[in-house]
Parts: sequence; structure tokens; C-alpha cells
Amino acid sequence: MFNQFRNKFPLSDEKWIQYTNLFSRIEVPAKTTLLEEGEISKKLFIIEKGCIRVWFNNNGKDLTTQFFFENQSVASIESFIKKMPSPVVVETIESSVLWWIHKNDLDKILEEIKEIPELRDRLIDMLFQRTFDYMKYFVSFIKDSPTQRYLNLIKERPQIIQRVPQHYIASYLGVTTVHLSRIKSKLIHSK
Amino acid sequence: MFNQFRNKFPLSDEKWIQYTNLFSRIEVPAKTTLLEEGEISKKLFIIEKGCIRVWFNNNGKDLTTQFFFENQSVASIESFIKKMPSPVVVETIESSVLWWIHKNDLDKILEEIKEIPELRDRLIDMLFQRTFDYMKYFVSFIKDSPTQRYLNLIKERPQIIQRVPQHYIASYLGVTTVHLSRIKSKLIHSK
DNA sequence: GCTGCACGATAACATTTGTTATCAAATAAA
DNA sequence: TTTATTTGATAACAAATGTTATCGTGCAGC
Repeated sequence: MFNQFRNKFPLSDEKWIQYTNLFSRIEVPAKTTLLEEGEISKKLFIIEKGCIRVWFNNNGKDLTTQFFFENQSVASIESFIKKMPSPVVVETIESSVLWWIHKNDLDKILEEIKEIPELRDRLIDMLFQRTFDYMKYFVSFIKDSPTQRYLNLIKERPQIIQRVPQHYIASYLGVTTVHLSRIKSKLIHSK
Repeated sequence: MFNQFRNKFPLSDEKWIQYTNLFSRIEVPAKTTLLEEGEISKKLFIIEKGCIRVWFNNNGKDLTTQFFFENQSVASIESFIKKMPSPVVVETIESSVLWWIHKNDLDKILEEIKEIPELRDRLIDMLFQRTFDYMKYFVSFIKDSPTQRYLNLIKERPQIIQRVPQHYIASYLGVTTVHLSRIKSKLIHSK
């Protein structure tokens, strides 16, 4: 499970055993809430199998802001980092196998990692890359039509199209379920 | 000029003099291009006086994605960090007084700063905060109407409303100039 | 003083998107 | 199996937003 990180963060076997022992494995059914709105996030999850969405309630309608799949780490990141009440809900879409670590333990690992220049730089690179990704989402909203954003998803994040119920995708694209249905229909009939 | 950083990054006077000497001061008129599209960004600018926008050409229409004002640092950040051709143009809106530093010099400063735990952590905090800010922009597009986004700007970034020509603001909000005009008109007449 | 340009408001019309409602298919629960 | 529940498609109408065009104002340059 942790091999993906093993490659990127060269540490001694001893350290790896010590770190990975801080994670716990859980299996949860679909539609399990991992973090409630208003709760302070204390756990970071890594997905072995399954998928997760992050959403919040906006005037009675739930809006999905993020999707996560295998090998990704998930948290209500602002709540987790700043110890604030989470504005969002973290919830499984499919039944999932997850590994989680408590914030206190992760902080200890990060303190150690930050002292190793190579790993510290890799951490900073990851933070930059995440900022770039969000900039790209943001720009997509002023640049592309909903139809184009849907086509982008098909191309760049096919997992979302294949595994996520369509009404979650609609709010992620910033349109209603009815309109996303129309978009798909038009794409099919114009071919 | 550099006092804003002086407070946040406690370094010896000697270091400060050394670092600030790496910056050059320039005065430029309004509508000066600081970085062309396709160019690789080598300079980071800090604004002493004036304002700057970042934009790109999308099918003949220019779309503005960011605004910067006094005491902010500006670059085509992805181009600057990754040494890629910039997808955007960096351009002054008002006539401006700027300080710039070459990437090579800044990298040296950052290498030194990263070795000081307190400053390194502050740097990481700033990166996290920037990610949160972009997440917020992104969410605003699926949560708020253009009218609401305009009201948010008035409240949270009044400088933009006061100092930036309206047609730049329109694309930043993801609407046409005509529609932004309508939004303003409706807000006035419904009071 | 003129002249041209940048900027913004407005109108008329076209297109896109939202709203509400209904129906059908697939899936989960009993 | 039967029965809910979830999911998605579609239609009809309403509202929001884009497009194109025109007009007016202010301002920089001549």
C-alpha cells in the first residue's frame, strides 16, 4: 500500500516500519461519512481501494468540490492544517478500504521529514504543484463552457466519469443535473 | 519597501542588506508588459506602487486571471518555478514602481532560508495558505452567481473595484463586460 | 481647439442554463 | 419476489447570460 511513497521518499527500512505502523486499516461501506461538517479534522486518509468525495451543503443542495481515488490522500485540508471546524463533509462514494493516521502522528513524521533537505524540497514541490492544479481549475471556469469542462474531465480524469454518479459530477462542473444530462445528450447526437 | 518581509523573516541586518541589494528598482508606465506569453519567467516583481494584472489570450479575447497591488509579489508563478514558457502575460495597469530580483538570486536566498526551521515553516505555511485561497476561488464558481461574486469582490478586494478598469474585472468574474454592466445596474436600482 | 481611442452604459435579440415536473431504468432493501 | 430508493433522461417554461450594435463621456495626443 505504501510503496507509492516508498519510492518517492527514500528513508531507512527502520523508519518505514516505524511510520507505516502509525497507520490503521479500515473497511467502510459506500456513503460512509468520514468527517462531518463543523468537525475538526484529525485524520488523514489514504485510499487503498474505493473513492471519496468532498462536499458541502449550500442552501439545501449539496455541492461536490473534490473527488479522490486509489493511492490518493484525503482530508478536509484546511481544517486538518489549521485545526478549524471543517466547512465540508468527507464521504465515501464506493465501499472502500482506507488507511488513516492521526494528525499528531503525521505531524511528528513531517517534523522529521522537514529536516532532510531532499524530502523537504519534495514536500515543497508537492505544495506548489497543488497550487498550480487549483489555479488551473479556477482558470477553467473563466475560460471554458460547461460542455468544454465536461470534455476536459473525460480526457483528464476519466475515473470521475466512469465511477462517480452523474449528479455529483454536475455540481463539480458548476451546472445542474438536468443541464449535464443535456450536455451529454448533445455530445452524443452531434457526432 | 522591504519592511513587510523584515517583520516576518527575522534575519541578521547583514543578511538583509545582502538580500535587498539583489533587488533593482524600476519605474514603468501603465500598460507595460513585464512578461510576454511564451517567455520563460526569470524575474520576480514586488510592487512598491501601482497595480498589475495577469492575463492570457483566449480566442481573441483577453481573460484576466489575477490582480496585484502594493506590497505583493508577482510572477507567472508556474513559469517561474518550473522554467516553462509562460501561458500568461504580466502587465501593469497603472504606472508603477517595482522592485525585481532574478530567479537565480532568489533561489540562492531560498536555499538559505530553507535551512532555518522557523523560516522554512513560514514558507510552507505561505504555500498552504495560497492553496487555500485558490480553493476558495474555485469553490466560489460552483457556489455563487456572478452577482454574488461581484459582491464578494466589493467586500473582500475593494481595491480591484476601485482601481481596475471594469472590463478586466468582467473576465476575472467569468462574465462579459455587458453583463457586468447589467449586474451593477441591477444592484443600484434594487436598493 | 480638434481627433481618435479607451471605457462604460444600454437596447434588442439569441443562446445557454436553471426550475419544476414526470417518467423509466437500475439498484438496494425488505 | 416486491417495494423503495437512487439515478438519470426529457419536456416545457422561466431566468440568466452572451452577442452585436449604438451611443456618450472622458482623456491623451496632436
